[in-house]
Amino acid sequence: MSIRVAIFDDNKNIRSSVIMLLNTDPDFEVVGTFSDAKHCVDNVLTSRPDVVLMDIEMPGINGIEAVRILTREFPHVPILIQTVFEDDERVFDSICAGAAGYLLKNQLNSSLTEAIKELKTGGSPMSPSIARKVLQLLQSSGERSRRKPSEEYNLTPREKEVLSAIVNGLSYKMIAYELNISYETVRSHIKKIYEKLHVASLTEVVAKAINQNIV
Amino acid sequence: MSIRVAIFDDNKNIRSSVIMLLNTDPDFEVVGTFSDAKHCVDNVLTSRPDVVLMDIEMPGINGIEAVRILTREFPHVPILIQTVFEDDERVFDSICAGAAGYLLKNQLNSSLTEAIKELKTGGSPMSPSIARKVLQLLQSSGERSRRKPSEEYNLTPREKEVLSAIVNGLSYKMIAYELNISYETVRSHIKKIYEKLHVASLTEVVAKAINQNIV
DNA sequence: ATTATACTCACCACATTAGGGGATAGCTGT
DNA sequence: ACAGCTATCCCCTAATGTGGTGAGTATAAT
Repeated sequence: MSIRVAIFDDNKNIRSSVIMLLNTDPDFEVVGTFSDAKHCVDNVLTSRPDVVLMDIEMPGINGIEAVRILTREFPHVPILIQTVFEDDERVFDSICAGAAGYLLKNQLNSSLTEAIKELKTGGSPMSPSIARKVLQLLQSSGERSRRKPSEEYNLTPREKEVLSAIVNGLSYKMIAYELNISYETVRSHIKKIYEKLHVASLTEVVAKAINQNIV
Repeated sequence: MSIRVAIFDDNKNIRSSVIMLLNTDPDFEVVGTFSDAKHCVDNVLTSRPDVVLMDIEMPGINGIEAVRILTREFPHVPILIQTVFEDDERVFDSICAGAAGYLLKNQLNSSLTEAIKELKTGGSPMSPSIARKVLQLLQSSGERSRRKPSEEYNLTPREKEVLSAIVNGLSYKMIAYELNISYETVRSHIKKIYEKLHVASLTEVVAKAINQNIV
């Protein structure tokens, strides 16, 4: 059974050249070509593609927004971005919008058919330079978010509980109630936490705790 | 000029089969094979490879740790992970450690030479399923870290200034001093902020501000 | 001209937190 | 047995934050 492909691209030449390329291969069937994404949901609904090819720069709704919409409506239809842009911003936005692949147009012909097949089998085809960029983005985002408790601050388990409660916005009284200890004990713990984190107010504690995710 | 390749893998059979594979292609030159990463820095220093192939499970230092070390010492030598693991944890760690590519071993032969060439030209070869996983990781990390001011909360510029000051741990008095307004005005702004963020305490404000990075 | 919004300031009453003490009991490791 | 740490509790004073109410000015929008 052939792979049903829908194409969104405002450039007529590109549309027809992609169609031609795919028609030479019996594995593919172009079930829809659209010059903008204004009615992308309806378009996908009626043409029922297995995969979608999406341009970024289009009149009206841009491709990234369309990806966002389509992945929400049709989570099982992988979308391949095909564009000339390779700035971090757009690459990142596309991925976050839910794109399953990202191909640069300058090397479209050479690998498009292969990429679509890969998409269909659960892969994520990317142009080499895009792949590198994606890894770098992941690295930088990873350094931030899961930086180990580099400085552990030597918080005791109990202190961490209290800290966590504070970050969740509980007052001392509520914490005392939650942990089944007295108000004064909560205060003691918090004093210790202040010392250990080298801060002098609740807001600083919260900020530090979140930023260095000690919680 | 051929591509100089160093191999780290504790499995003798894999080492020799990779060597054999690469030797059939004049584009490659295997300049070092090592059964563990204990002396990886020295190994790379003396063998001077253009790219490194790295296994994950190895005695002593594991491959991910080795990647971390090597990318710090030799930022310009791309490292290709080749392993049987494809759990999120290890994939993510490898990428964050600085790996430039990630190939599953079950499809090694078919694409290894191609992958190494891609590495050398700035690409990041990944097995299809890994690529998909990487995109998903980036999506999920992206949703957290740069969620747009999806709900802007309609904070006025002044309120944002105050908010930012709070998050930095300043007290009302200090904020008043910094912004050259009275203590009472600071309080007014903060009351508004409470309303707009639907919270009822400073700590909640800080937590919400940081988590949805309104600051 | 009227409405709306942002920014400013003030007063009161009450609740909570900060910062300084000091104290007891249990557990760990030496 | 002792030192060191954790966890628990208590008191007091001063400072800060919370909640409610009201109000003046300037600026922009309708």
